[in-house]
Amino acid sequence: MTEFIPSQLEEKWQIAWENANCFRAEDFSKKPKYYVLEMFPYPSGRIHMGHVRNYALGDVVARFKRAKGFNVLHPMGWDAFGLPAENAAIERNTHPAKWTRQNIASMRDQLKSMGLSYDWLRELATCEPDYYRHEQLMFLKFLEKGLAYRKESWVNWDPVENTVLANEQVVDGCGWRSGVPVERRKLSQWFLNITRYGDELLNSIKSLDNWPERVRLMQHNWIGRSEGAQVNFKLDKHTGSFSDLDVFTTRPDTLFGASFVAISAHHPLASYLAEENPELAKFIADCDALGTSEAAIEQAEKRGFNTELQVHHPLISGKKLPVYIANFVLMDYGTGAIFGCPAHDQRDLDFARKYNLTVTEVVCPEGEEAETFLVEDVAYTGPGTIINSGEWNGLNIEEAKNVAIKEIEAISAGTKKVTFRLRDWGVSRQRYWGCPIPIIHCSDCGIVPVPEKDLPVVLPDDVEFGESGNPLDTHPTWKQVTCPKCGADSVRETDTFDTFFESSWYYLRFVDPVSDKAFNAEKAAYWMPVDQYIGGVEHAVLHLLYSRFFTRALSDVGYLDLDEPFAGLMTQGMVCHQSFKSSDGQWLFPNEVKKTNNGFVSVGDNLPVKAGRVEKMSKSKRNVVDPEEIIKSYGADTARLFMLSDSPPDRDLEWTEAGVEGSFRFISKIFKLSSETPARPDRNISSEDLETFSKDALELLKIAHRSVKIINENIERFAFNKCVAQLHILVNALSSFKQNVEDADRIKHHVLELLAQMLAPFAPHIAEELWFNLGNTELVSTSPWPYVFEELLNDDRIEVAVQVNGKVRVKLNLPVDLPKQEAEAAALSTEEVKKYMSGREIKRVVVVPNRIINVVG
RNA sequence: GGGGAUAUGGUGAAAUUGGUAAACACGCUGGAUUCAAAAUCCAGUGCCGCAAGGCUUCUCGGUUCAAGUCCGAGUAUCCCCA
Repeated sequence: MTEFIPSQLEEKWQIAWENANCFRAEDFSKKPKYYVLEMFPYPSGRIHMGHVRNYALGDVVARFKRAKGFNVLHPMGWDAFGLPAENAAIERNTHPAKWTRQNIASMRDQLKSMGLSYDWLRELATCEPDYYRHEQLMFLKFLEKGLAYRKESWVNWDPVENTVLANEQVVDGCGWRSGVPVERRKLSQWFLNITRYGDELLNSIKSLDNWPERVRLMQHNWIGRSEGAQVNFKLDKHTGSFSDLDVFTTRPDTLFGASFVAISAHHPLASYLAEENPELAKFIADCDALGTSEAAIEQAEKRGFNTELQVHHPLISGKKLPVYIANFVLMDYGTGAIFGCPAHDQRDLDFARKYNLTVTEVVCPEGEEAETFLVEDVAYTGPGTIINSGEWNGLNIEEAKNVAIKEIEAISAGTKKVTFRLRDWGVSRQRYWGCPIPIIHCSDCGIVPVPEKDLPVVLPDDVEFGESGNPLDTHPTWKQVTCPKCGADSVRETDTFDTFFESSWYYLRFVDPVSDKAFNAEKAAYWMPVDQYIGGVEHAVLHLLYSRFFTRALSDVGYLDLDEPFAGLMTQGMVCHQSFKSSDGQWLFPNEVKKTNNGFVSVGDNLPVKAGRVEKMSKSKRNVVDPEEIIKSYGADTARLFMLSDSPPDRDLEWTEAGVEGSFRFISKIFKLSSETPARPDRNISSEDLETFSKDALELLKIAHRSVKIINENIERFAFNKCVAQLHILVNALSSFKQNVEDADRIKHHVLELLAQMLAPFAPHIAEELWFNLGNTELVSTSPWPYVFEELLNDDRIEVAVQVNGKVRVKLNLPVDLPKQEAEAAALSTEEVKKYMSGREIKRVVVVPNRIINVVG
């Protein structure tokens, strides 16, 4: 037997696949199509274990579906724009394009070493003009249709870096790099009108049957549709151009409990008042210091500024409410103004107590008396009966909401209104390494789209990454252009798109990656939707929602005809590892730690090491294992098999050295089998032969054919861990199969072929090796899924458990489908039943055919 | 604070509809092989108990001939939103 050197064996078969072009997806085919897609990676330079898991999962599906006769599209590409490239440019003085392309090259090599069945001819990188030119045109089409528009919006501003920060770059209210508090600033930015599809995106969540329930729920909550009313409050005196305030509420039923009105610090009225009032200006500046994230705003202390203005209550004549400017009212949600009903909203109650405002109870819970019910420190938000509200008294909340809306509509003081938590998608980023927004700003013509013939607007190569600002903005000539309309000197838009823009349509580009157009509509009609999409649950909301929106928007501007891009979704769990800390508090890599009888110690100096939690692999905690090293020493098959064994795909997986060794042992065992294969027999086994075989031979054949059925079913439902368990069972049966029966080699050859075919989606390299050594000239990767001998699936006898009063006492081997009376008789005649029933009377015997007999007494 | 998920041996986990709990694997123990080790092979391994036997799916209660699975209450951990 030759030595098992995984890297050599694997490379051999990777070359064979490449030469055979066997993973090419054909556009249009008589076979049914199947599109399986894994979320494409950001090219950071090295793959991590999360990638290995993601792509191992996808490859099982791709290879299995191919074997089942589908025309499979399984592509891979690069989500290549993004901030890390710019950080690298600053830190190492390399150009983002060069850095990104180098990273792609090395990651492509790493992925190829995994032996994944991609159609590499369809590879794409979103940073190439050939890709991003199409989304510039998409943007212009959106602009024509009013799906893209420009408005002022607040951003997180880092005053040291002189740059805009994304929410995730704001840590505890401070810039992640500078460490100084971020400020809110207003900038003119481009938005996509995703809220136009709010109802549609919400309603069709129902149709996504093959999505995980929790992802559907997260999308539902994120869209956050709420029904309520917009209520108009008249100011008691004209203030500038303001005579009234529009307020959004989901609780019009509590209108009689209103004790104040609060407006956002960014409400136009607030800005107007601040012009004359330095104290208020300072208050607004303090609010800005909070940043833009909802979480930060929620956690901050509730503060208000009394404007001294008052509004009239629309339903209670003569009643006036004070107007506050409050730091917890968001300008982006509803109308940027609320009315406060302290008795039935905790935030309003905290605010009212702080500023000594009245608290009027207007909803009385069941079991309380309207006269005596009082809210102390906890607002009452539950169901109940309306009180202290004039004619509404006695109604329940839902009735009161309807009555309230009717009443305010009748007196023209407001209307019913639906609001979404979902906001329009701000796509402008003040960065270099992204897709340029194809717009020109002309002082005469205003905003002018770049004419289609001038696309793409290409990023300039000669850029400086200085300390501050956007390199596109500071570039000496790039933004200087003439206006396409009037010919006057104008400037380009120097913002680029959010990188979610690229990932919102890449799955469409894969259907036709070299087209002059974004993609050919017929090819999209053929391949779309993606049948199975696989990726991390961290994209459950944004990426998936943006993609759903994009598919609709592109359909509306004529690119295709489709609503939902992803018919099936599988979200994988995280890859975890135990973390370690040295005695002086430094995180340690797993290979710097070894286990001894006295716990963990460091490798070099044997100092004790503190073992931490098992948690998601992350560079900061150093609890990472490099896939490349694992693949080098154990092979891709081992790494893939480990990822698929034990843990179900949607659950977190703990990477352990012992587990890897286990998978390696299994692969080595297959290698041993493949180097001792019996010669190809003259005649294949057919179902007519079965009668002639010995009991042992039939037993092995039964296990093998049942395995085909079990593995088939379990791949379909993503229970890959059970597939691996079944592979173990089959290999164990093969090892214990006695060679001394007649036709032993012929049977063994047959079973080994089945094994190779079943193994192929999980550990494709060793499966090819085995398949080849069995005398096949075609690849196992192109062989169809094996045919099952149905007659081997059923036994004629079966073990049935006999219970006495619910406790198993004996097991009987009975013929399958034995009539109930006979089964009962067999059970009652056993020694065990007699023993446990002695002195008792049989009250009842429950017989479940082929499963269980329960004697009750 | 709101919403959701999960809870089964020393460990990762199995258990299609309520019907033999713990498949498969890791680890551990013993044995074979070896000068020795690794690798490999064989046997054992839920817990208590010498045994007979009893107990066991986070806790408590319920429905049922029968509950890991269904219902009610609670606890813990994780995730999302806040």
